[in-house]
Amino acid sequence: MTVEEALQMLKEKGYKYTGKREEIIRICAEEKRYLSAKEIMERIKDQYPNLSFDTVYRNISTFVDLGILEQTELEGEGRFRLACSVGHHHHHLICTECGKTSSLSACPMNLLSVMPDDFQVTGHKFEVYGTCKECISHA
Amino acid sequence: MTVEEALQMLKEKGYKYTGKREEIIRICAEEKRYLSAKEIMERIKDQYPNLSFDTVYRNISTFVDLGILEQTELEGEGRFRLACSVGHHHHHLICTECGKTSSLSACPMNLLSVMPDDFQVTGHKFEVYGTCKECISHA
DNA sequence: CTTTTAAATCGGATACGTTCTGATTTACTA
DNA sequence: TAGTAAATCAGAACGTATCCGATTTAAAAG
Repeated sequence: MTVEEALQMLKEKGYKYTGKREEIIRICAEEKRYLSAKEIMERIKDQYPNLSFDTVYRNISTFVDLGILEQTELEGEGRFRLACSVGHHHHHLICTECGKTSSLSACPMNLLSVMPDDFQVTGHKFEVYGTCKECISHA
Repeated sequence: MTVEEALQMLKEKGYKYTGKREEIIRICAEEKRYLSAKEIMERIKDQYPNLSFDTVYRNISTFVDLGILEQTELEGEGRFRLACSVGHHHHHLICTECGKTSSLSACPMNLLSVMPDDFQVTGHKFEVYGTCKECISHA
Protein backbone atom coordinates (compact mmCIF):
# COMPACT_ATOMS: atom_id res chain seq x y z
CA MET A 1 0.00 0.00 0.00
CA THR A 2 1.25 3.46 -0.82
CA VAL A 3 0.91 6.67 1.18
CA GLU A 4 -1.45 7.97 -1.49
CA GLU A 5 -3.67 4.91 -1.33
CA ALA A 6 -3.83 5.23 2.44
CA LEU A 7 -4.77 8.91 2.30
CA GLN A 8 -7.35 8.13 -0.36
CA MET A 9 -8.88 5.48 1.85
CA LEU A 10 -9.09 7.92 4.76
CA LYS A 11 -10.85 10.46 2.56
CA GLU A 12 -13.33 7.90 1.30
CA LYS A 13 -14.20 6.87 4.81
CA GLY A 14 -14.89 10.47 5.79
CA TYR A 15 -11.79 11.12 7.86
CA LYS A 16 -10.24 14.57 7.70
CA TYR A 17 -6.87 15.18 6.19
CA THR A 18 -4.18 16.34 8.60
CA GLY A 19 -0.47 16.73 8.11
CA LYS A 20 0.12 14.63 11.19
CA ARG A 21 -1.81 11.71 9.75
CA GLU A 22 0.07 11.90 6.50
CA GLU A 23 3.38 12.06 8.35
CA ILE A 24 2.59 9.00 10.47
CA ILE A 25 1.73 7.02 7.36
CA ARG A 26 4.76 8.37 5.52
CA ILE A 27 7.07 7.31 8.35
CA CYS A 28 5.62 3.81 8.30
CA ALA A 29 5.94 3.69 4.52
CA GLU A 30 9.64 4.47 4.61
CA GLU A 31 10.69 1.07 5.85
CA LYS A 32 9.64 -2.55 5.67
CA ARG A 33 9.74 -2.74 9.44
CA TYR A 34 7.49 -2.89 12.44
CA LEU A 35 7.77 0.35 14.43
CA SER A 36 6.62 1.05 17.95
CA ALA A 37 4.48 4.06 18.80
CA LYS A 38 7.51 5.46 20.58
CA GLU A 39 9.66 5.15 17.45
CA ILE A 40 7.01 6.86 15.38
CA MET A 41 6.90 9.66 17.96
CA GLU A 42 10.67 10.02 17.75
CA ARG A 43 10.71 10.35 14.00
CA ILE A 44 7.86 12.79 13.88
CA LYS A 45 9.42 15.11 16.45
CA ASP A 46 11.29 17.09 13.80
CA GLN A 47 8.14 18.20 12.06
CA TYR A 48 5.69 18.23 14.96
CA PRO A 49 7.67 18.69 18.19
CA ASN A 50 4.56 18.97 20.37
CA LEU A 51 2.63 16.03 18.98
CA SER A 52 0.84 14.27 21.81
CA PHE A 53 0.96 10.55 22.51
CA ASP A 54 -2.78 10.41 22.30
CA THR A 55 -2.80 11.63 18.72
CA VAL A 56 -0.31 9.01 17.64
CA TYR A 57 -2.07 6.17 19.43
CA ARG A 58 -5.52 7.24 18.30
CA ASN A 59 -4.49 7.56 14.68
CA ILE A 60 -2.53 4.32 14.69
CA SER A 61 -5.56 2.58 16.09
CA THR A 62 -7.77 4.05 13.36
CA PHE A 63 -5.27 3.01 10.71
CA VAL A 64 -5.19 -0.54 12.03
CA ASP A 65 -8.99 -0.67 12.01
CA LEU A 66 -9.03 0.47 8.39
CA GLY A 67 -6.34 -1.99 7.38
CA ILE A 68 -3.84 0.74 6.54
CA LEU A 69 -1.44 -0.51 9.18
CA GLU A 70 -0.69 -4.06 10.29
CA GLN A 71 -0.12 -4.66 13.96
CA THR A 72 1.90 -7.12 15.95
CA GLU A 73 3.44 -7.20 19.39
CA LEU A 74 7.04 -7.56 20.46
CA GLU A 75 8.22 -7.44 24.07
CA GLY A 76 4.89 -6.23 25.39
CA GLU A 77 4.81 -3.35 22.94
CA GLY A 78 2.51 -2.78 19.99
CA ARG A 79 4.37 -2.58 16.68
CA PHE A 80 3.06 -1.29 13.40
CA ARG A 81 3.88 -1.29 9.72
CA LEU A 82 2.19 -0.19 6.54
CA ALA A 83 0.00 -2.97 5.18
CA CYS A 84 1.81 -4.67 2.34
CA SER A 85 -0.69 -4.61 -0.48
CA VAL A 86 -4.42 -4.67 -0.77
CA GLY A 87 -5.97 -8.10 -1.14
CA HIS A 88 -2.78 -10.06 -1.09
CA HIS A 89 -2.72 -12.19 2.02
CA HIS A 90 0.61 -13.36 3.31
CA HIS A 91 2.77 -13.55 6.43
CA HIS A 92 6.07 -12.27 7.74
CA LEU A 93 9.38 -13.28 9.09
CA ILE A 94 10.17 -10.65 11.72
CA CYS A 95 13.47 -9.60 13.28
CA THR A 96 12.83 -9.42 17.00
CA GLU A 97 15.66 -6.92 17.40
CA CYS A 98 14.79 -4.21 14.90
CA GLY A 99 11.37 -5.19 13.55
CA LYS A 100 12.60 -5.69 9.98
CA THR A 101 10.41 -8.02 7.99
CA SER A 102 10.63 -10.43 5.10
CA SER A 103 7.59 -11.83 3.35
CA LEU A 104 6.53 -15.44 3.43
CA SER A 105 4.38 -16.57 0.56
CA ALA A 106 2.61 -19.47 2.25
CA CYS A 107 -0.42 -19.20 4.49
CA PRO A 108 -0.91 -22.18 6.79
CA MET A 109 -4.69 -21.79 6.75
CA ASN A 110 -4.78 -23.23 3.25
CA LEU A 111 -3.09 -26.33 4.53
CA LEU A 112 -5.38 -27.12 7.42
CA SER A 113 -7.57 -29.79 5.93
CA VAL A 114 -9.91 -30.35 8.85
CA MET A 115 -11.30 -27.42 10.76
CA PRO A 116 -12.98 -28.18 14.09
CA ASP A 117 -16.68 -27.47 13.81
CA ASP A 118 -17.02 -26.43 17.46
CA PHE A 119 -15.20 -23.15 16.80
CA GLN A 120 -16.24 -20.28 14.61
CA VAL A 121 -12.91 -19.14 13.22
CA THR A 122 -12.40 -15.37 13.18
CA GLY A 123 -8.73 -14.98 12.42
CA HIS A 124 -5.25 -16.35 12.64
CA LYS A 125 -1.67 -15.34 13.21
CA PHE A 126 1.41 -16.87 11.69
CA GLU A 127 4.71 -15.17 12.32
CA VAL A 128 8.24 -16.48 12.14
CA TYR A 129 10.72 -14.77 14.42
CA GLY A 130 14.43 -14.41 14.04
CA THR A 131 17.40 -12.10 13.89
CA CYS A 132 18.28 -10.34 10.67
CA LYS A 133 21.81 -10.23 9.25
CA GLU A 134 22.41 -6.65 10.35
CA CYS A 135 21.35 -7.35 13.94
CA ILE A 136 23.48 -10.49 14.10
CA SER A 137 26.57 -8.64 12.88
CA HIS A 138 26.46 -5.74 15.32
CA ALA A 139 25.36 -7.83 18.31
CA MET B 1 1.99 -32.39 31.15
CA THR B 2 0.67 -33.39 34.55
CA VAL B 3 0.92 -31.51 37.84
CA GLU B 4 3.29 -34.20 39.09
CA GLU B 5 5.58 -33.89 36.09
CA ALA B 6 5.69 -30.14 36.56
CA LEU B 7 6.56 -30.42 40.25
CA GLN B 8 9.18 -33.02 39.42
CA MET B 9 10.74 -30.67 36.91
CA LEU B 10 10.85 -27.86 39.47
CA LYS B 11 12.59 -30.14 41.95
CA GLU B 12 15.15 -31.28 39.39
CA LYS B 13 15.99 -27.72 38.53
CA GLY B 14 16.57 -26.90 42.20
CA TYR B 15 13.45 -24.88 42.87
CA LYS B 16 11.84 -25.21 46.26
CA TYR B 17 8.45 -26.75 46.74
CA THR B 18 5.72 -24.42 47.93
CA GLY B 19 2.01 -24.97 48.20
CA LYS B 20 1.44 -21.81 46.20
CA ARG B 21 3.46 -23.11 43.29
CA GLU B 22 1.60 -26.38 43.29
CA GLU B 23 -1.73 -24.59 43.45
CA ILE B 24 -0.90 -22.33 40.50
CA ILE B 25 0.05 -25.35 38.43
CA ARG B 26 -3.00 -27.27 39.62
CA ILE B 27 -5.31 -24.42 38.63
CA CYS B 28 -3.79 -24.32 35.16
CA ALA B 29 -4.07 -28.08 34.89
CA GLU B 30 -7.78 -28.08 35.60
CA GLU B 31 -8.76 -26.70 32.21
CA LYS B 32 -7.62 -26.72 28.63
CA ARG B 33 -7.77 -22.95 28.58
CA TYR B 34 -5.55 -19.92 28.60
CA LEU B 35 -5.92 -18.08 31.91
CA SER B 36 -4.83 -14.55 32.78
CA ALA B 37 -2.78 -13.85 35.89
CA LYS B 38 -5.85 -12.13 37.28
CA GLU B 39 -7.96 -15.26 36.80
CA ILE B 40 -5.32 -17.39 38.48
CA MET B 41 -5.30 -14.92 41.39
CA GLU B 42 -9.08 -15.17 41.65
CA ARG B 43 -9.08 -18.93 41.83
CA ILE B 44 -6.27 -19.12 44.33
CA LYS B 45 -7.90 -16.63 46.70
CA ASP B 46 -9.78 -19.39 48.52
CA GLN B 47 -6.65 -21.17 49.63
CA TYR B 48 -4.24 -18.25 49.83
CA PRO B 49 -6.22 -15.06 50.38
CA ASN B 50 -3.15 -12.86 50.83
CA LEU B 51 -1.15 -14.10 47.89
CA SER B 52 0.64 -11.19 46.28
CA PHE B 53 0.58 -10.34 42.60
CA ASP B 54 4.33 -10.49 42.52
CA THR B 55 4.36 -14.12 43.60
CA VAL B 56 1.94 -15.12 40.89
CA TYR B 57 3.74 -13.21 38.16
CA ARG B 58 7.18 -14.35 39.24
CA ASN B 59 6.17 -17.99 39.40
CA ILE B 60 4.28 -17.88 36.13
CA SER B 61 7.34 -16.36 34.53
CA THR B 62 9.52 -19.14 35.95
CA PHE B 63 7.09 -21.77 34.72
CA VAL B 64 7.07 -20.30 31.23
CA ASP B 65 10.87 -20.28 31.18
CA LEU B 66 10.93 -23.95 32.18
CA GLY B 67 8.31 -24.87 29.62
CA ILE B 68 5.75 -25.85 32.26
CA LEU B 69 3.35 -23.18 31.04
CA GLU B 70 2.67 -21.95 27.53
CA GLN B 71 2.07 -18.25 27.07
CA THR B 72 0.08 -16.18 24.63
CA GLU B 73 -1.45 -12.75 24.68
CA LEU B 74 -5.08 -11.70 24.28
CA GLU B 75 -6.25 -8.11 24.51
CA GLY B 76 -2.99 -6.80 25.89
CA GLU B 77 -2.97 -9.39 28.65
CA GLY B 78 -0.67 -12.34 29.15
CA ARG B 79 -2.50 -15.67 29.17
CA PHE B 80 -1.18 -18.98 30.35
CA ARG B 81 -1.96 -22.67 30.15
CA LEU B 82 -0.24 -25.88 31.16
CA ALA B 83 2.02 -27.09 28.38
CA CYS B 84 0.30 -29.89 26.53
CA SER B 85 2.84 -32.66 26.55
CA VAL B 86 6.57 -32.87 26.59
CA GLY B 87 8.23 -33.02 23.19
CA HIS B 88 5.08 -32.97 21.13
CA HIS B 89 5.04 -29.79 19.13
CA HIS B 90 1.71 -28.49 17.93
CA HIS B 91 -0.51 -25.40 17.82
CA HIS B 92 -3.85 -24.22 19.07
CA LEU B 93 -7.18 -22.88 18.05
CA ILE B 94 -8.05 -20.37 20.76
CA CYS B 95 -11.40 -18.91 21.79
CA THR B 96 -10.81 -15.18 22.15
CA GLU B 97 -13.71 -14.92 24.59
CA CYS B 98 -12.85 -17.53 27.21
CA GLY B 99 -9.40 -18.77 26.26
CA LYS B 100 -10.55 -22.33 25.57
CA THR B 101 -8.28 -24.20 23.23
CA SER B 102 -8.41 -26.98 20.70
CA SER B 103 -5.32 -28.64 19.30
CA LEU B 104 -4.18 -28.41 15.71
CA SER B 105 -1.94 -31.18 14.53
CA ALA B 106 -0.17 -29.36 11.73
CA CYS B 107 2.82 -27.09 12.18
CA PRO B 108 3.33 -24.68 9.29
CA MET B 109 7.09 -24.67 9.74
CA ASN B 110 7.27 -28.12 8.17
CA LEU B 111 5.60 -26.75 5.09
CA LEU B 112 7.84 -23.80 4.42
CA SER B 113 10.11 -25.15 1.73
CA VAL B 114 12.38 -22.15 1.31
CA MET B 115 13.71 -20.31 4.32
CA PRO B 116 15.34 -16.94 3.72
CA ASP B 117 19.04 -17.14 4.48
CA ASP B 118 19.30 -13.56 5.67
CA PHE B 119 17.45 -14.36 8.90
CA GLN B 120 18.47 -16.63 11.71
CA VAL B 121 15.16 -18.14 12.74
CA THR B 122 14.59 -18.35 16.48
CA GLY B 123 10.92 -19.17 16.80
CA HIS B 124 7.47 -18.98 15.37
CA LYS B 125 3.86 -18.49 16.34
CA PHE B 126 0.83 -20.01 14.72
CA GLU B 127 -2.52 -19.51 16.38
CA VAL B 128 -6.02 -19.70 14.99
CA TYR B 129 -8.55 -17.50 16.74
CA GLY B 130 -12.26 -17.96 17.01
CA THR B 131 -15.28 -18.24 19.25
CA CYS B 132 -16.16 -21.55 20.86
CA LYS B 133 -19.66 -23.02 20.83
CA GLU B 134 -20.35 -22.07 24.44
CA CYS B 135 -19.34 -18.44 23.91
CA ILE B 136 -21.40 -18.20 20.72
CA SER B 137 -24.51 -19.53 22.42
CA HIS B 138 -24.53 -17.24 25.42
CA ALA B 139 -23.43 -14.15 23.47
C1' DC C 1 15.69 -31.59 66.46
C1' DT C 2 17.93 -27.17 66.00
C1' DT C 3 20.49 -23.95 63.34
C1' DT C 4 21.57 -21.86 59.16
C1' DT C 5 20.91 -19.86 54.76
C1' DA C 6 19.41 -18.90 50.45
C1' DA C 7 15.11 -18.90 48.16
C1' DA C 8 10.35 -17.46 48.27
C1' DT C 9 6.92 -14.31 49.62
C1' DC C 10 4.84 -9.91 50.96
C1' DG C 11 2.94 -5.49 50.07
C1' DG C 12 3.72 -1.28 48.59
C1' DA C 13 5.96 1.54 45.32
C1' DT C 14 7.16 1.99 40.65
C1' DA C 15 7.46 1.55 35.66
C1' DC C 16 5.54 1.47 31.33
C1' DG C 17 2.37 1.37 27.46
C1' DT C 18 -1.91 2.86 26.54
C1' DT C 19 -6.43 5.20 27.00
C1' DC C 20 -9.49 8.69 28.83
C1' DT C 21 -11.07 13.53 29.75
C1' DG C 22 -12.28 18.10 29.02
C1' DA C 23 -10.64 22.22 26.83
C1' DT C 24 -8.88 24.07 22.56
C1' DT C 25 -7.83 24.14 17.74
C1' DT C 26 -8.57 22.91 13.03
C1' DA C 27 -10.42 20.95 8.56
C1' DC C 28 -14.11 21.03 5.91
C1' DT C 29 -18.99 22.57 4.64
C1' DA C 30 -22.83 25.41 4.03
C1' DT D 1 -16.90 33.75 6.02
C1' DA D 2 -19.17 31.45 9.75
C1' DG D 3 -20.51 27.22 11.74
C1' DT D 4 -19.75 22.46 13.09
C1' DA D 5 -17.97 18.23 13.94
C1' DA D 6 -13.61 16.12 14.03
C1' DA D 7 -8.89 16.29 15.51
C1' DT D 8 -5.52 17.60 18.74
C1' DC D 9 -3.52 18.81 23.17
C1' DA D 10 -1.83 18.23 27.94
C1' DG D 11 -2.20 15.90 31.66
C1' DA D 12 -4.61 12.63 34.52
C1' DA D 13 -5.86 7.98 34.91
C1' DC D 14 -5.65 3.17 33.94
C1' DG D 15 -4.00 -1.83 33.86
C1' DT D 16 -0.50 -5.02 33.50
C1' DA D 17 3.63 -6.14 35.06
C1' DT D 18 8.00 -5.50 37.68
C1' DC D 19 11.03 -3.83 41.28
C1' DC D 20 12.24 -3.10 46.10
C1' DG D 21 13.61 -3.91 50.87
C1' DA D 22 11.81 -6.41 54.76
C1' DT D 23 10.05 -10.75 56.35
C1' DT D 24 9.05 -15.59 56.17
C1' DT D 25 9.98 -20.28 54.95
C1' DA D 26 11.81 -24.69 52.70
C1' DA D 27 15.18 -27.64 53.11
C1' DA D 28 20.20 -28.49 53.81
C1' DA D 29 23.73 -28.79 57.43
C1' DG D 30 25.09 -29.68 61.97
